[in-house]
Amino acid sequence: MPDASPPPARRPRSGPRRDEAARLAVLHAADDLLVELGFGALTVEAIARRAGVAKQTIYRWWPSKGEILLDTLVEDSAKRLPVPVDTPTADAVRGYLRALARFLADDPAGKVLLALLAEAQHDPGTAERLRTRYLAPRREAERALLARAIEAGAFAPAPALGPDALLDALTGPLVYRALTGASVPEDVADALADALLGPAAR
Amino acid sequence: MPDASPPPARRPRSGPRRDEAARLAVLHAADDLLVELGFGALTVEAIARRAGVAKQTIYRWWPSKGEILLDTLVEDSAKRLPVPVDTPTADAVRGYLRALARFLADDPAGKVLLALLAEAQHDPGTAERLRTRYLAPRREAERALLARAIEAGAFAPAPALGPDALLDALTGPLVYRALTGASVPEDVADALADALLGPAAR
Amino acid sequence: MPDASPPPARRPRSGPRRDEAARLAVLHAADDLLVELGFGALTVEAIARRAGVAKQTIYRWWPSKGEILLDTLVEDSAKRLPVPVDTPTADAVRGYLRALARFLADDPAGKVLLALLAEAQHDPGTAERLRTRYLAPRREAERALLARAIEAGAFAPAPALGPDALLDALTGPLVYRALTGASVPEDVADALADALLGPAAR
Amino acid sequence: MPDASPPPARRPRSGPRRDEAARLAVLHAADDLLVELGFGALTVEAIARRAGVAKQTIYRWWPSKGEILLDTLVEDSAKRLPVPVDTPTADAVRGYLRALARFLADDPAGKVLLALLAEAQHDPGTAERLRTRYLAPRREAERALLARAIEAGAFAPAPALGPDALLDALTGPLVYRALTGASVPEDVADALADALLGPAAR
DNA sequence: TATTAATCGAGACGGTACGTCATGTCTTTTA
DNA sequence: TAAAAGACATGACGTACCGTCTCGATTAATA
Repeated sequence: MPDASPPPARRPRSGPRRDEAARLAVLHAADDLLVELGFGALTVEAIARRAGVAKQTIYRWWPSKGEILLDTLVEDSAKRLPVPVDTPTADAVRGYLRALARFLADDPAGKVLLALLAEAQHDPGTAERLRTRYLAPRREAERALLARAIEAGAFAPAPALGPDALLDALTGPLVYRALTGASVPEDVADALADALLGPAAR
Repeated sequence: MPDASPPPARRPRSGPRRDEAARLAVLHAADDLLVELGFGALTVEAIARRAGVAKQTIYRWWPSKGEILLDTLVEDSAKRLPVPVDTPTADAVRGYLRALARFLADDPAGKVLLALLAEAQHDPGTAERLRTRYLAPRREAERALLARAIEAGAFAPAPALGPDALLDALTGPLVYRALTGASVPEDVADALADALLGPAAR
Repeated sequence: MPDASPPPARRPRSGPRRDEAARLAVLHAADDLLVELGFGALTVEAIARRAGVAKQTIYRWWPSKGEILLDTLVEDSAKRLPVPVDTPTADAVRGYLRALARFLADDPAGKVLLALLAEAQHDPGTAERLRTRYLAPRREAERALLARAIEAGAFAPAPALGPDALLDALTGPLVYRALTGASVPEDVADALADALLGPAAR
Repeated sequence: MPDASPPPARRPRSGPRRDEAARLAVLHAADDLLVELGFGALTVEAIARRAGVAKQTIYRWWPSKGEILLDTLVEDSAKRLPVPVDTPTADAVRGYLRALARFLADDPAGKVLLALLAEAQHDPGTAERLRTRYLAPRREAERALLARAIEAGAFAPAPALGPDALLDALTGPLVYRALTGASVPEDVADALADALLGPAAR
């Protein structure tokens, strides 16, 4: 009667845990390389070199370099481009759109978003993860913001567009301009709000 | 008796001219590979293999694989997504936007456009050439169409948006939806036109 | 009590060491290709293919394909064409010359020597390394053999030729015959010894 | 009834004959490239470029670049290293050996001979043609010279070596020294003659 | 306090694609 | 019809990354 004794399935863990310093070094190295040298220079080897980290350490924790960028994007845009869910006013909505314009035009993390949108065209895995971890949650928050602002009477939105299409109509042009290398001034954000959400009832 | 002066003694070239069959084989091979296997499989070696052409022949005529895609995009969208410059009516504008939605959703050349927009984020050269050879001329035609339609009283456009911003507001959301993997139904095109150009004054 | 001092704390390397199996596979593949298909088929790609090895592995360890051949030559001729330094007799010298004739005529490694002599005419680097790693050490051993044989009275060598010129006179004709596609019978080796070292005073 | 008139069967030639200027340009370009840049730079493309000649012109007249070198070697060494067949004296023989040493050490055509010997190791066709067009005829003349010199009592050659082996013994060491990058002083030629043809009976 | 197991830097490995070069054949135009 | 020009299919060059792997050394929790 072997193995009857209790020492059960799990033996939780021993050994060192994940090295936070290495994690940050990789994230920063990826960010820096993207901004300094462009996406072409963003190879796993280059990140490992720059971060002073072994390649294996990267492959152990990230399934692809897209996922590294996604980590930086999620962390950075939570900090620097929050959706103002708690203040569903017209000003908050307009302010968010302006912040998005600035994010795309100036913030390094904006470049990361563009790079990930690009990479998503080439790799379905990246597309899926970008949607799941970034686009969908953010869209959810944006939708909530807008719904509560409309409910509060801040806007009289155009009737023809549903909530999602409306948000695409507000944010899509900003992203499109950034993707095509055009400038993304804050006025454009304002003008879009005026045209689509009703004349500045602020 | 025109051209009486003697032909000016030029001796331009001898030797064989560019092989049109090879050019087309490359273009089609690139297109097919992109649609069938995705951008990841779109290597110069694979194009050459599929086209039955030597790599050197590709490098002789195209500076990068982006330029190959650009050639197919320019040729295909001249055929399948013409800007109706000669009929500046409300219907023509709405029809063009619907055609753009279909182009992005269904046409293989739509995939090429998305791939090039993506590649442009990674490579400044591709960005520049995409702008020069595709985006700028098309935008020029679109601008002309819209101007003449407004002049003819077909629309009463929103005041806050200039011509370029207006076109970004009309086409940007469609492209953005395609880039994020969302569907691009023709209704969205209609709704955008309604919202931004004034309620269907047709 | 030697080595009382503590081992000097060196930490040479971690990670995987050089793969001996890969090294031998490359050496044998090069050898085989040269013998079976001739020098023209001896490309780095073909060696890699035949050895089941990545090209990069070859470039990691050998600066050129000449160096690969040199490795096989050094190892093979240490085994199959040793200089009999320990028995400085007339018989040993004559036997060595006969062995050289056989080596050039029949041994695959003889073909390697001829190929390297040829390659050395085309590439100064190969010339230098062939001299340093093969010709010079071998010549040194030959010189020692001959000197001790003469000292022991085994020969009364021709006066006009110094040691090096004498060895060139003995071995040069054999190599030259091999290079020009002539046969290299052992008699020629004997006849050279007779003519240059004095009539078989053994 | 056509062609009844005398102009008989053969139609000798029409169109331009072989362009002698192009032939010489190719020969000189090959020679120059070999001396200036080494064998590695001696490609058909480079020869054509340097000679200002189309590649096809080279392929039309020479089966390989070895044949080009062979043409220059045959022409140059007929001029600069003639076998003194008409004066079968000891001095003539010794002079010829000294001239061979100088040819190998200093003459550009000597480099061509070494390059061809090398190329012959890699390519059987070159080997065959080198033998047929250069080595064999020259050896024939050398043999005749030596035979007549011996007949005239100029030498009492070593008995063990037949005529061919004797010539290999005289010339082989000189070529071998040149191939291994050693110097080829004229003394060596003299010493070989002394050792193999009997003590300077001049 | 030893054992044990996971992490880490390093880097070798089999691959694939890169962009360049030379090969030898061919086609077009000029002389 | 020879020659210059040069496009073409082929295939090797040497380099860069890919993602996997193995090596020792290090570092925690477990026993």
